Amino acid sequence: MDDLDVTLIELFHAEPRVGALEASRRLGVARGTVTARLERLERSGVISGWGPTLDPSALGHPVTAFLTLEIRQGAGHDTVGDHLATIPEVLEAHTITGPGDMLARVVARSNADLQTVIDRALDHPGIVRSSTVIALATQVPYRVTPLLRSSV
Amino acid sequence: MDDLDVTLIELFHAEPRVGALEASRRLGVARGTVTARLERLERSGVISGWGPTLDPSALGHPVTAFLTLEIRQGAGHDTVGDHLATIPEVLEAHTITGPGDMLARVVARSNADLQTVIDRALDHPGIVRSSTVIALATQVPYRVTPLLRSSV
DNA sequence: CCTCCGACTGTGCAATCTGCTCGATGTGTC
DNA sequence: GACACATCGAGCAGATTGCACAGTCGGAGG
Repeated sequence: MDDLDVTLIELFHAEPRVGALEASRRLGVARGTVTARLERLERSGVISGWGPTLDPSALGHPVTAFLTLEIRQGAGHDTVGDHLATIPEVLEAHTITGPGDMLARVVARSNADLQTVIDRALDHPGIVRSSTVIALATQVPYRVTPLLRSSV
Repeated sequence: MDDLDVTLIELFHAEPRVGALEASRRLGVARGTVTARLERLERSGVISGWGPTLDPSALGHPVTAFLTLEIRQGAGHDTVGDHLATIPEVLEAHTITGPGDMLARVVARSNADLQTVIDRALDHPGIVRSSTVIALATQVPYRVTPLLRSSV
């Protein structure tokens, strides 16, 4: 990860449509270099994919909420995780520090729909308690780019 | 969002490298249709970008934590949000329900580094209290694709 | 029932880009 | 000084893109 890598990623982040040739022109390096750098960045896992970024809001799910789940002693986190994975509205779920807890991000079509989603998420014997917070606004939208510079 | 849109997105999600021509072959539609659909999906915001997906872990920040911040009455969320936005390690931040609270996702190089990041994040007069949970494992990695089918 | 319109198809073409290869140059390491 | 490695600049065949055009089809509206 040197400066060229960062600049390269920033360029593709800003204008994903540019190809290797155009990128090489912008950065003043050879096309082969761009190709090689990208290939290396992908192999090392820094770039994990080029797929389209999807917006749940535009998909009709504008409501975001975070569930904190308390797991019953003895019940594996994995079984709860598997259960959560079957629910499309669960966008991610993590095990977190604390008394056997998990944190899950869910989306829903509306507040009414959120209730349904939560009910479905909590429908597992391993979950003994839960609390929900609803995201009202997004102050900092998800981003990783600023981290690049501090990773050089 | 009909079935073709979903299939199209799923294809590009699975194999981002395929072009419009290859995609049209796979799906058995005309190339122009693929182009038109993608253009429409981007215009409608469902597809918000094609940029490279970055992995904070591979960038040297394998530790993820969630901060819950309690904001002082009268202090705007926005000033706190602006403050958080200046910290590269803050990947996202939301206003949430509850007594004037915010939820932020941060990453760090190590647990020791996390302390530094948290200190920096909390260094704002509008923040009166905070709690931190560390993500130990990821049961459900971030995903949106499953939501597609239920959005048709 | 007929007409219009939008979406899709299939085709063609010029311009462009990609994947691949080659030899040459430059730099840091042992 | 020899060597490994990254980069450069160039070339080439093959594939893809952007664009245009005419024909087909099904639904909406008169």
